[in-house]
Amino acid sequence: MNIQFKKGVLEICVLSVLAYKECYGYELVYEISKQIDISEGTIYPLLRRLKDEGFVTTYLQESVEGPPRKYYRLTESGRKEEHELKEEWMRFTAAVNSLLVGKNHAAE
Amino acid sequence: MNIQFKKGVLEICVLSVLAYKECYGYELVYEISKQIDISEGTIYPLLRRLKDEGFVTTYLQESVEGPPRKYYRLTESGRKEEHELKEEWMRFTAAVNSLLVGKNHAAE
DNA sequence: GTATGTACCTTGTTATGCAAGATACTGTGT
DNA sequence: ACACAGTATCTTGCATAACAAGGTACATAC
Repeated sequence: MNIQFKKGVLEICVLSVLAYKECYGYELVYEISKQIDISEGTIYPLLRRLKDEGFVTTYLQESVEGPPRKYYRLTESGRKEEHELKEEWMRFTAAVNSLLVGKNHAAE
Repeated sequence: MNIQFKKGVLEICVLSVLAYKECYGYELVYEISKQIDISEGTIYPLLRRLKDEGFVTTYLQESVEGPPRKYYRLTESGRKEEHELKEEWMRFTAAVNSLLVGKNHAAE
């Protein structure tokens, strides 16, 4: 899988999954991995960034299966960001696709 | 426009435009800019990379409007790359979109 | 001769993802 | 008691690609 494609996109994926349900980091890796390869070395720094920017809050919860889990919950600002990023993603892919099919050329 | 989204994608855009017609660098900026913001500082290093990797060949042609133009032509390998990258892009966006609409969740 | 448009290129900065590793808790097998 | 696998967190150093800002040079118009 092309690593470059993921740049900036994993952030929307995380926000989008969190918009559906609160998750802990390890769980997010599992959820997103169903569709896109993602590693832990990516998700944890990304989650820290989202917290620093105020898009998520966290809380700890004990687990019977291992160490405590750090859950992530979207803030209002996070929901807004999720919505805006998604719209931007849609606009962007539409623009790219129109280039890829050569729509902008006259005799095509 | 989110710069990160473009990572790796501009390469397909360039290959895709070149698959339709041979262009010089400045012209590629103009063509792609119809859909996506792109600057010259991006296109020239990208074109050099494509040449180094054997995806394009170049030839000079004089212009009456300014300095000589360096045209880029896809090689066979370049056509193959264009096709494969495009397929990968389609698979990737489909995967992302399925995450964004929450298709992978049961009760949704 | 100065400005504008065309056309090429390079350097340094920035952002993000990843591999590889470290840490630590729980349960299972020997 | 000990090792191992699974769960769960985090950090460090590297690679990549886009961009801003600049430089060079040709042609034309004023």
